[in-house]
Amino acid sequence: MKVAGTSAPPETAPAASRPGLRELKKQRTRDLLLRSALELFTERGYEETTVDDIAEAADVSQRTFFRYFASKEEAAFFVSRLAESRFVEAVHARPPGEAPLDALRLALAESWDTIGEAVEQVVPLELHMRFYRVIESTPALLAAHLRRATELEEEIARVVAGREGLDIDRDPRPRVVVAVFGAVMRVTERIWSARDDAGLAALRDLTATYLDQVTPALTGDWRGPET
Amino acid sequence: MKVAGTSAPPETAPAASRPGLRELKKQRTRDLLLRSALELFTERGYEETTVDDIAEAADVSQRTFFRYFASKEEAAFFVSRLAESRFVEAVHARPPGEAPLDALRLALAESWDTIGEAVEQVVPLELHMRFYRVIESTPALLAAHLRRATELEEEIARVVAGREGLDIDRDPRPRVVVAVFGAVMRVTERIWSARDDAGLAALRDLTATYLDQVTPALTGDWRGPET
DNA sequence: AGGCTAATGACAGCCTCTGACAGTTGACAA
DNA sequence: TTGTCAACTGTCAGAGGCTGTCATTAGCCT
Repeated sequence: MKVAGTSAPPETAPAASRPGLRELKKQRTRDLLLRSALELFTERGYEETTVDDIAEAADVSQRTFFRYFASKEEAAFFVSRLAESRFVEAVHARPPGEAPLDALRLALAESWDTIGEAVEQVVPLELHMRFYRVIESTPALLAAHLRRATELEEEIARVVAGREGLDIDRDPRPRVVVAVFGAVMRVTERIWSARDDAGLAALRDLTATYLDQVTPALTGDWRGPET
Repeated sequence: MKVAGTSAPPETAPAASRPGLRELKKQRTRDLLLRSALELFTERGYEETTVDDIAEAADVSQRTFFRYFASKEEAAFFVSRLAESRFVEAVHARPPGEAPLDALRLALAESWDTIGEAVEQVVPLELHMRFYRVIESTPALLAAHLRRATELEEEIARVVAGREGLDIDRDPRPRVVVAVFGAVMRVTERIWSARDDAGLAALRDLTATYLDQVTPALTGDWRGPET
């Protein structure tokens, strides 16, 4: 189970953060709790899984679970949180010349891979994607998901306002564009989760397609189908 | 405590649905629970109010509360539900020629009064508006609010799809427009709830203003401020 | 008036989450 | 190596949301 060096040379690690046995154990317990939780959630359902079940599957007490995660819900969204932060970084990295909606669309397009990597470091990507469908079909989880999405949008709206040199408290447009972007994302997730093919690639393609349709859907004429 | 006539002439009531003493009592208990709940929520906070508190304020047992409302949350949103159904009716009543976004905007504009009336029949409108601010500042309530908004959007999207003669499962545009509309509504609510003037009139004006800015915010140039 | 049924209250119990206390184990210095 | 300190953990007790059960009450109907 040991991973670090033979005896105990803490100065060999880079100046970054130097794991330490205790830290390693903690991280392993956390990841184990996370995996146990997501597996149970996807197999038997979120509501049907008690915290005691998760704790037992990870061989810790219920009390310990709550020391790692403030709530059952927080455990459920821990991985999503990782993914989202990657997207935020990508938005930050966009060149300032682009129109806001374009910047968001392109940031998303180029962060899919980074997101996949981040997820894989904690739980199998496939498990995460399967759990995403559980979110959509579980009212309590969907509610939490939407609230978290709103918070994320607020954060991104500030970034957009900064890019455009606008005061977010005086000009509503940054929030409006981001809200529109988020709305399309949610519609996409919903449709994706109802499909048979619920892989990452399918979600990526759907998202790209729908984002391209925002402007025409709002302004253009509605004559003629366009699956 | 008695309210009805002296002895018992049930045939005096209109043919509509003939209340009956039992029905009346039920409705009064429900309204009392609703008022007690909203008052406690606004005075001391949602999380700080227990179901026992509400039941006690309405002089019923906790068990009875749960027979009227499936959850504390359901009680919190009961009045909002009334308001929303009025809006849906207004959308239905819009002439078929209008562009979807216009239909939504106009339906909203003309349903404010009806909404006010519907609310007043259960609790004071002012109490409802005050509670709306509690929703925005209480994570658990905000989450529930957003989930409910999503369900409402799905319903409206079907209406829009019907108006335009589109298959909602083959054309994403109805959902997209409605999602955009809903997104703007939520941004408006949020900004409104953070203001000092949180009356109904202020919300109505803010909504009208923001909805007019959707299209320019997405397509137009972003040069020049426009509070 | 008397029977029928809906509505209520009074437990008992499950689940999420928290505080308190004590036991265990890694980290670090003597 | 050993002892001390701090972090991590388990156990216990309890609050609050929510549900099932059962006896009692109260409206309704003949």
